[in-house]
Amino acid sequence: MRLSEGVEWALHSCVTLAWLDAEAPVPAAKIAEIHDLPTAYLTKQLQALVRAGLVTSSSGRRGGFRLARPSSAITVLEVVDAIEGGRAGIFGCTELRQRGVGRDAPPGCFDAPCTIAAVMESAEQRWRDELARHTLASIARGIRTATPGSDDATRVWVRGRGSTPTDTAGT
Amino acid sequence: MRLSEGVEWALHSCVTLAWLDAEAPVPAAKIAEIHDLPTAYLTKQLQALVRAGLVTSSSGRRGGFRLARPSSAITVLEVVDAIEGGRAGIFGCTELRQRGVGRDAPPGCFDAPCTIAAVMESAEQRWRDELARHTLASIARGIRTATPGSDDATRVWVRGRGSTPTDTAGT
DNA sequence: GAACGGGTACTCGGATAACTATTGTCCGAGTGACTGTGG
DNA sequence: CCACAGTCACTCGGACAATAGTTATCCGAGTACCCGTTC
Repeated sequence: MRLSEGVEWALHSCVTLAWLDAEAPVPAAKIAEIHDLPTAYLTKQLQALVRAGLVTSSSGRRGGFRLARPSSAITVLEVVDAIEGGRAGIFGCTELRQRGVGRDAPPGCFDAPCTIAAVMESAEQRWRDELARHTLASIARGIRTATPGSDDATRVWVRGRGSTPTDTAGT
Repeated sequence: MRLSEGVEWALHSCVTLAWLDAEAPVPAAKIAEIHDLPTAYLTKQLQALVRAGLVTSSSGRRGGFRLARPSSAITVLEVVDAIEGGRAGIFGCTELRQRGVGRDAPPGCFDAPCTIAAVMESAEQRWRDELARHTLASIARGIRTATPGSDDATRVWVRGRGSTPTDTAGT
């Protein structure tokens, strides 16, 4: 019962994209370098985001990833679901009540959903509701409040280490 | 990101104990038979509940498991935490923000908790709050409402298949 | 008849394998940009 | 000077291992009960 580590990576990557993609698509290698992560595995997570329609990818020399929608229109829940594969639920009810002694019960007893499953479902819904209340934009705002200028720092850092041939050739 | 199947087993087992333990300790083999589960692995889950102090175990011929407290004083959250090992949280923040580009940030920038982690924490808290609102007693009540007489049926079924030597010898 | 001791069967408990899901890595297909040539 | 085709380097994407966590199983230690014996 632990959330995949890819969720954390994806969320940070999305925030980074929200700060950078106004300029140009950001390649996975660049995002990986920003967060000091293995490029290949991060690519895997980004692909999941593409499949979920949250980011778009472009190939070729100046290719990379960018958000498919404004950051204010992407919720944390969507990112979590994208990485986790949109699982049906945290708690998988196997209808245990209908096994063993439950087999002797008269028909119709199990029309109502399992009480235990209902409780777990309810709790999960609270969790999802809270995740849906936050968007990439609100998170980005929170980070800027906590550490002002972090977005500019990222942009400057990326441009400073930028590997655009025209820049290096312009000396 | 899926809850261990043992959680479902433990919750059903606890409800069963709530119905049966007024009479005598219930051996793991009996609980397993009630739910048609592998005895050995169910024992493992019950041991986790013992370690968490939710149920007590007694060895010997008439040994078994019983609830350590009234069913109204055991929350679903406690059972979940007992099985899941009382993990720190669903989302493990690895302080990704302090790696890569974050290394260039001035000190003191990271005094405030990570915004992303805070959101996940908040969502998890909602989840835990909801789980804490329900007790074994409330679940047992819900099951009785959905399928009246299920507790009696369980008791009768257990006694009917009871393997107490005195009963079988009394024919 | 009552008390006591030994044997027995039953219980939990922890140590030990099989399996699944997650994590990590690699190489190939595709694409857009740059360069050199011809008009 | 401009248009065009070829080449190249860089990108994503999916296929392929290593690892950790979960699931499943077994056998041993301990305990309370039952029975036979003795007082």
